[in-house]
Amino acid sequence: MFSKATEYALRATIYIAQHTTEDSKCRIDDIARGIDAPVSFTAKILQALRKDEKVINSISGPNGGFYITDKCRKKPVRAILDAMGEGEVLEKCVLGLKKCSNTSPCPMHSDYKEIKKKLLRLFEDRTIQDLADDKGMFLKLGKK
Amino acid sequence: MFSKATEYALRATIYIAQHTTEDSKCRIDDIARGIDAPVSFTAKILQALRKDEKVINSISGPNGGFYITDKCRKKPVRAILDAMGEGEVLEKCVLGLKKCSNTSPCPMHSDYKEIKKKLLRLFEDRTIQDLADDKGMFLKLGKK
DNA sequence: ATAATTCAGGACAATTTTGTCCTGAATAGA
DNA sequence: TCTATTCAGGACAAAATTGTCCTGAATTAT
Repeated sequence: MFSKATEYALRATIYIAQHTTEDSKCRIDDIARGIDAPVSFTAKILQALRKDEKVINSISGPNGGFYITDKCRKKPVRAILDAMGEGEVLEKCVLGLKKCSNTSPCPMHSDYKEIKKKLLRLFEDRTIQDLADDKGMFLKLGKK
Repeated sequence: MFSKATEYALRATIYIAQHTTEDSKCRIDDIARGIDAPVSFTAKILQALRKDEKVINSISGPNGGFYITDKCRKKPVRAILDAMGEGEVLEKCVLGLKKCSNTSPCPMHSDYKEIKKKLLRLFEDRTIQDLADDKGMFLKLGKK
């Protein structure tokens, strides 16, 4: 569904929302270990999340690291996708047709439209904090 | 959602189902033009669809080309995904977690599960022929 | 001021995906 | 049989994605 980079971004954001406050931040290597992702690649992804769309924050130096503000916690999960440049995935045609639309539908359009609508709602209604709160019985972000 | 190769595969299969019978086949370059895909890359994809899982057929020589049998027309659209090695896409975790399951769910699992179920149904219930039959008002497979 | 810690950001490398090209095999018709 | 047509399949190339590494800047404490 999403690129690896975006999967890591989703996991990292959840991790950060679960493990930090504005006072107690966490370092890249903790995050990377916590989500089973390569450290340097994670660094690059966290930079993207920190940029304009600003999903997370960071500060350098001792006791520095990444954290997420209360304001950002309230953002929809979709903000992560947008920051990674994959927001469009939720809207494009299954067959990859540029001009597929209600007035010019591909053979899968009408059925797939309903699914996209649900997907969009999933990513737009739920906030980052919602995901962090949802600590099910097992909530291991790692592979194992 | 899917790779470009798989998008082309879906488009190509629909194209073939709409434009050929076992008597009148069509050539790679017609197919490629009809679905707005590069010719040589399309050739490679059509080979994959022709292989074991056999979604389509072909014969060489003059008046040769690609076609699809009645039997293959009845296969679910999912057969195309499987032939392209992307069947798994419909089942994996949004966060990319290997061990995400009902007993060990990620924070998106329960919501996303319902969407995957609908996606699966979409690709398993509808046949290739269904797609070929669905000639809406506008059914242009090309980009424009 | 200096040293230690931690992120920022760019250059680089590996891998995968996407795409091209060429030779050979199969088929049909003259 | 000979030629023209069309697919088969592998080698190769380009581009995108994924991943690594290094230098520098910011911050903290001494």
